[in-house]
Amino acid sequence: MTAAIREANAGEGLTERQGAVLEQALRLLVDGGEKALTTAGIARAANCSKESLYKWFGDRDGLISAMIGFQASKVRTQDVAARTLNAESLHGHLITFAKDLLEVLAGDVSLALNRLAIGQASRDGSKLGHMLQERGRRQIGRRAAALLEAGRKAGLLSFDDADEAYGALYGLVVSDWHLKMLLGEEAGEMKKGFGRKAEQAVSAFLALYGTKR
Amino acid sequence: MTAAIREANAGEGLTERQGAVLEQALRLLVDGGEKALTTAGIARAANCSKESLYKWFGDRDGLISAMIGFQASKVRTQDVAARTLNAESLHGHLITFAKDLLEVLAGDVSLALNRLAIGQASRDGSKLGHMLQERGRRQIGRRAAALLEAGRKAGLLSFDDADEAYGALYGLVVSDWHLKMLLGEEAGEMKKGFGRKAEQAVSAFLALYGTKR
DNA sequence: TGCGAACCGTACCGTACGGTACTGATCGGG
DNA sequence: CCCGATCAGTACCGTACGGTACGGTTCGCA
Repeated sequence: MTAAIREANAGEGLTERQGAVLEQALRLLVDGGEKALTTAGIARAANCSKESLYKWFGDRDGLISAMIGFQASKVRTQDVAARTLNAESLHGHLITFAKDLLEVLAGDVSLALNRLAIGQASRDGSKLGHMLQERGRRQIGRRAAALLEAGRKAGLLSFDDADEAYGALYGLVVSDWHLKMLLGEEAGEMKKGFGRKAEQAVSAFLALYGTKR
Repeated sequence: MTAAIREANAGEGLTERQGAVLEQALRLLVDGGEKALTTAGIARAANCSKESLYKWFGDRDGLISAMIGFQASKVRTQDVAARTLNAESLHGHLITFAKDLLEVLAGDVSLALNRLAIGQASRDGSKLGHMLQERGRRQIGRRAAALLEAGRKAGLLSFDDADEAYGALYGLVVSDWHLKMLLGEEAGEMKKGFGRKAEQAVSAFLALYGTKR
């Protein structure tokens, strides 16, 4: 397999070596926060030279951008092709979506990258923030939009504004858990409640937007 | 007015001078983010010496903690004593609460302090995060809890778990707007939609937990 | 008027980081 | 067998920050 093909696999125009470096950088970020994300530290952890880092990614911001893009390229959300959608399967898909959403938001890397982007929101004109929104959030948002649209087409859901419905679903599922985790609340303790939380949220959502009586 | 009395007013054992310094520090943080929050910068902006900063607040972390406490002491949420609560006034109080919540979360200082605490969540064991939760969030949470409880007492609301109901209300009102603003989305543009957003959220909440048919 | 405490302004120190430059080693191609 | 490119490792530079020390000034108080 040539390097060119591997580059295509990474989806970001990255060498496998560069991908490995970004992997180490993400690990450093997860373990030690932004403070630990120094060029010297990355070079040491990845067994590469600082000069190579700057040649590959330009500067520190470029490296961070590459980290976000790299992580986003690894998370691929498969669209649920719901041909035969009944009330029960819709309920199940919503539950799955809710659990997945909570799992993603509670993930180490997701939390670390969100913390990093939020911390730099004032300095860089929210470039990282927009990138995180576009590459991460929008993916799962599209999956939800497709699911909701399928539910409406099947006559199981009723709403005028899909964004509004999605906002309600998101809010019911996530509430303030994401912020609490970003602020440092131990995520491990909370994960146990994800299942019940997801079911409650989906029940409430269906009570609001479901058509079955 | 003696210094002791002013200290009591600040609610944090702070001199008025120290309060003025914290005010300048908050302004620096809002304008320039964490990067701008340097001891030299604060001393320059507040016309005081670095030595005084360290004498008063110990070190940089102590100063940041004092900033959070100082800001929290300025935000006092008045409890709505709802003696005569009917469906209409409850609806109005909920709308007011929702708007207030969105306004608070979209405030410059709130966003800046949340960004700061989130950025330091990995380093300091989430000390700032807990402080922000305890001093900020819990205040408005208590106000909401009182309102919901009053609604239930009046037979206008029906729920078993008050926390669950509050979580639903919070999620419906805030959805992912808070995170988007933390990531740098321009808050000014979004504020125009707060009114409609609050009404939608309250309607949904009442559809879920209201008793009137 | 003289004393002491508080404090401003500034100079200073050690450290750590971002970024650059240099050296030597590895490796693929002619 | 040699040439050029790539890269690891390290040394280096400028800067900026946290924290400390010191001289000079103000102000309350005896």
